[in-house]
Amino acid sequence: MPRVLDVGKEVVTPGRRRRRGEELRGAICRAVLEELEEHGFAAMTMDAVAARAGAGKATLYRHWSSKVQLVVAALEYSAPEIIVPPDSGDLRGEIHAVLRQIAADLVGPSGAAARGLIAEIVRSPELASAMKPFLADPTTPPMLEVLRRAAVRGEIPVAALTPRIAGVGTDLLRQCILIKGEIPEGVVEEILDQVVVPLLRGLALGGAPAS
Amino acid sequence: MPRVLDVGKEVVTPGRRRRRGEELRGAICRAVLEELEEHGFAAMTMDAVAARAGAGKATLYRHWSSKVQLVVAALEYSAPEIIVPPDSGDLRGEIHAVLRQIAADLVGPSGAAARGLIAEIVRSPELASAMKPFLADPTTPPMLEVLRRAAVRGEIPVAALTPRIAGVGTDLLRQCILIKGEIPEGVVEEILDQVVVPLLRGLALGGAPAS
DNA sequence: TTGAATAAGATACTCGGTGTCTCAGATAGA
DNA sequence: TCTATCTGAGACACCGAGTATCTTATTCAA
Repeated sequence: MPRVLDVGKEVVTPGRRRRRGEELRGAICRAVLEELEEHGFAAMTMDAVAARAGAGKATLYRHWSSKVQLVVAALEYSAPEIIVPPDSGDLRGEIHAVLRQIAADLVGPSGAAARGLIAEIVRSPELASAMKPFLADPTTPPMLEVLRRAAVRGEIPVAALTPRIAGVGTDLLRQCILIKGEIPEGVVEEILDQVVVPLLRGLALGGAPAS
Repeated sequence: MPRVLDVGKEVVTPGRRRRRGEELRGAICRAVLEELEEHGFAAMTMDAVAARAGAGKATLYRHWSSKVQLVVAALEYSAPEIIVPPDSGDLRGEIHAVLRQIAADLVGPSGAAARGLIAEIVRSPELASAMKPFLADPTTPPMLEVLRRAAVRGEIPVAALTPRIAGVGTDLLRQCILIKGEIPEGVVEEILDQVVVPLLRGLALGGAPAS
C-alpha cells in the first residue's frame, strides 16, 4: 500500500553544509536550551528545536529516543555549576550563598528544564533513574562541603553530614518553585532562618530528643 | 460552509436514564478517581472518564473547563482527611503519626492526582493558585495543631508555630515522591529523626544562631 | 397533565504535538 | 573516485484535548 510521498518535491537545497558528530549534537543541545529558556519544557516542541538547530526532526530521534531524553542530554551538555563559597567561618553566610545560587538555578533555564523533567517523572516513574543525577547530585556536594568545614571548626557534629540534612534547603526551595511556579522574595532567608539554621543548632546539641 | 454531521445517525438510545446535579457530578468524580488510580494523571483521558461515568464528554466540559479543573474537583470530592492524633504528650510520636498519614496519602490515588496537578503547574504556572488549597491546606493544620499542643506544654516556643516549620516534613515527603516516584521504607523516620526533631530542639533553644 | 426550557448522552470534528517514514543529496572513508 | 552512511526536509499516522451539534430525557411552571 504505497503512500504518496514527496510528489513534486522541488526543494532547492542550496549546497547547505551538513554537520555531524559532536558539532551536530552540540548545536542541537544549544537549540534545546534556548527553546527551554524561551518557552519552558512543556511548550518546547521538537519541531521548534529542529528548526532552530537547522536539523531534521528525524535526526533528533535518531540520536535521542524522546523529548525527555533530549532534554536530559541538553542538561548534561550545560551542567550548571554551584560554586562553593570561600571558607569565611560564617556558616550562615556560606549556606546563604549556596542557597541563593540554587534558587537562581531553579528559576533559570536549567531550572525550567528540571521542572519539566519532574513533570515527566510524574507521568512515567521509570524515568526517575535516568534523571536522578540532575536533580540531586549537583546541589548536595557544595552544601556538604560547607557543612564539613563547619564540622571541622566544631560548630556542628559530624553526624550532621548526611545528604538528607545537607539537602533540606534545596528540597524546600525545589518544593516551593514546583508548587508556586516561582521563588518569592524572602523565601530563601525564611528557609535559612526558620529551618536550616535552627536545625543545625539542634543537631549541635546532639543527644536527647526535643523537649 | 455546512459541515456534514450525524449523517445516518442510527443511535438506539434505549430510554437510558439520565442523571443530573449532584448524582451526576458524584458519578463523574468517582470515575475520575478510578481512572487516576488505574492510569495516573497523564494517562487518564477525558474520553475514558466519560465512558466510565457513562456520560458525554461535553457534559464534562459543561461542568469543568479543563482536565485539570476536573481533577481538582474530584480531589475536593474525596478530600483525604488527616487525623490529628490524640494528645499523648509524646511529641515525636504524634508527629510520626501525622507524617505517616501524609506519606500514605501521597502514595495513594489522591497522591497520584496531586502529583499530576503539580506536573500541570509546571506547564502552566497560572494554575498554581487554583490548586493551592489541595497542596498546602490539608496537611499543614494537623501538624500545626500537634505543634501547638507541644508549645502549650512548653516543649517548643510559640515562634515555632509557622507554616514553614510545620510544613517541613510534608515538603520533604512530597519532594521525595516527586523525584523518586515512591517513598522508600524508612524515609519517614529519616526525615523525622534527622530533620524535624532536631529542628524543633534547635528552636527550643531559641536565641543565638548555630554554633 | 402538558409543553417549553434545560441539560444529558452521544459522536463527529478541529487542532496541535509526538514520533515514524521516506527520499535526495552531502559527507566521510577506502 | 566510488560507495556506504547519515543529514536535512517534510509528509504522514496517531493520539488526546477541547468544541460543536444533534437527539432526547428530565424538570418545572402553567
